[in-house]
Amino acid sequence: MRSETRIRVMEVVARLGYRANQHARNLRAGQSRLIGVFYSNPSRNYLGEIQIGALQRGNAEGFSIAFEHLEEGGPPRGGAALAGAVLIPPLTEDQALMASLMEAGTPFVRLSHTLAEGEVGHVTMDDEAAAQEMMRHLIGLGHRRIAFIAGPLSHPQSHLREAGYRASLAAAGLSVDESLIARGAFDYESGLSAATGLLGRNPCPTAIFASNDDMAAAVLAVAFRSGLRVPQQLSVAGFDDTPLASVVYPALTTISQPSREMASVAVGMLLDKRTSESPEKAILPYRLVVRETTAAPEV
Amino acid sequence: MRSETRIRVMEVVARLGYRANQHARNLRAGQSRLIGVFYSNPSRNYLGEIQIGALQRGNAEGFSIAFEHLEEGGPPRGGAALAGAVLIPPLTEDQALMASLMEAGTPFVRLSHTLAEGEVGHVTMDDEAAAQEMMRHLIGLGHRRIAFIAGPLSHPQSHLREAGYRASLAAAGLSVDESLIARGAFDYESGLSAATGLLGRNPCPTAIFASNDDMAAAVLAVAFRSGLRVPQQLSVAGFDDTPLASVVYPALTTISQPSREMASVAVGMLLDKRTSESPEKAILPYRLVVRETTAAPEV
DNA sequence: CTGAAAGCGCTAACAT
DNA sequence: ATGTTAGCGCTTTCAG
Repeated sequence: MRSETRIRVMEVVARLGYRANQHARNLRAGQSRLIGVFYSNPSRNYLGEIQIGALQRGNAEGFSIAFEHLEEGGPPRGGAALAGAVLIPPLTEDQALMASLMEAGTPFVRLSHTLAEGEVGHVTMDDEAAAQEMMRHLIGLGHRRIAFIAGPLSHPQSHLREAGYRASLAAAGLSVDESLIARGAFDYESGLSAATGLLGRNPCPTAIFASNDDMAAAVLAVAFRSGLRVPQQLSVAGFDDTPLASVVYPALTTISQPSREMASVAVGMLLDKRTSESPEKAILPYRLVVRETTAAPEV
Repeated sequence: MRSETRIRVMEVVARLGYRANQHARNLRAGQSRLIGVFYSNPSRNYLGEIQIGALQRGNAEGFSIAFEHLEEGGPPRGGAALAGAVLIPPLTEDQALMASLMEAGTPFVRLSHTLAEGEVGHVTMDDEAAAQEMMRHLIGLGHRRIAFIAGPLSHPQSHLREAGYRASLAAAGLSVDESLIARGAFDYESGLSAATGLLGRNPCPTAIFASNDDMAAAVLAVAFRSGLRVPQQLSVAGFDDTPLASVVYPALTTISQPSREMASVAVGMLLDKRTSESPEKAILPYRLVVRETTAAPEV
């Protein structure tokens, strides 16, 4: 087409306000530019990070991101036709969901350390090693009675982090005191009751390692209320390094989980699907972030 | 169709794994089941609430929600065809965006107190009255030197909340001390420097009213670091009642902004568009939530 | 280089 | 009660 003609066309396009119909394009092309992110009940702060990461990568390549809250076991929404999907824990283990996605021919990526059938790939970090690194930090500081607040059984991460806790104790020649392990639900409220129980023990633990930041923030509140100074009388550690960790006072020592990058890599895998064939696996690095809530125990 | 036939058909559908093509449906129907929520740079915690509200209402009616991060002044993504859009502050004032939406024939609802041309409706709360209620609370407690951390000029809310602060002072017969007004950006970092400046004044204010929770959390941290006990030596008030407010220690006295409901009502307006004709306006109620950070000043 | 036509998969209207 | 057809707006292919 002559450039002169092209210009004339563009003029008319502008004058008439013509806009290509996306629906027709999608139908014709047999694909949309929409990626779904499915989640059920992760910590709010964690989800926020995931969203940012997914949005950044998706938008950069001209894709929109739809976030869908799914009840576990429930069917995915048929509402929109998706170019791909990202599964956030604990939905990463939802077999029915994955079966349904495969049947619809929707490629998906999971934020999980296991490999599932049919996935384009999965992205993860080494939760167990990270938990061990935190424990080394605590033990290195001189702590011996270290309590642990585990996450819900439904989240694969819960098991890995707890395994890291136990392994570290064993490696340091310390015995595991089951009464020092409480189970929470990755939210603030459950952290409150777990911490209350743990701090009521005698002798009291000198450190509490909560397996996510929300629960660690709750430990902080309970400690303050019982007049315990942090970190002098009680060390507190979290996990995830969500924005909450640095906003709380004292700022939390935690494990920086690259949630944002994980989401961004996951979306990237979906976009690059054309290239690759066999499922990919990405293991992203974590980082121990020492802030103000951990110190050597008194006495 | 006979029910017997219907059953036979369903069987075949199941056996062949037939699934209706959404693209074709959308094209045929001339509309999608996707609603866009546009935002630029609100507080993370506030955005989280908005997302929950939008998701709840949308998903309940079988609509998906796409969140789009837009640079201010930038064009909306052409990626997906939307059934409607919700504009989050400060994008509510973006004329170019609205023009572009109107041209594309996409109905939109704004989270703003002003009425804009072409919108289906807007939903809001009375920020100024809410700020006044918080001030009455503080003044009633006996505070006279009350500092204020305002928000960024780009957010309409900033002006309203500040106006409420000033009006309350005047109503109580107190003069406005401009050196007691700092400006932040609705985030934690800016709250840190604003608080540092304010607490360095002599005489020191007995209360600081931050115009959102993130900045109020920063005030808490600065107060702790300078050895000021909250609320005995310094009262702190926030605004929004995001999840952060109750997770921080001490828990924040704040204004409960019904962000979640605002988003849900906004999505509802879009869905009910068929019914209504002239732009609607919804004003949702706020609520003063007194928690642990405010008390009568010492002396 | 420009113009015409077929077809993506669905649904609503019409004919049997 | 069932079967057929036209057309949504785009893109790709083929013909002129």
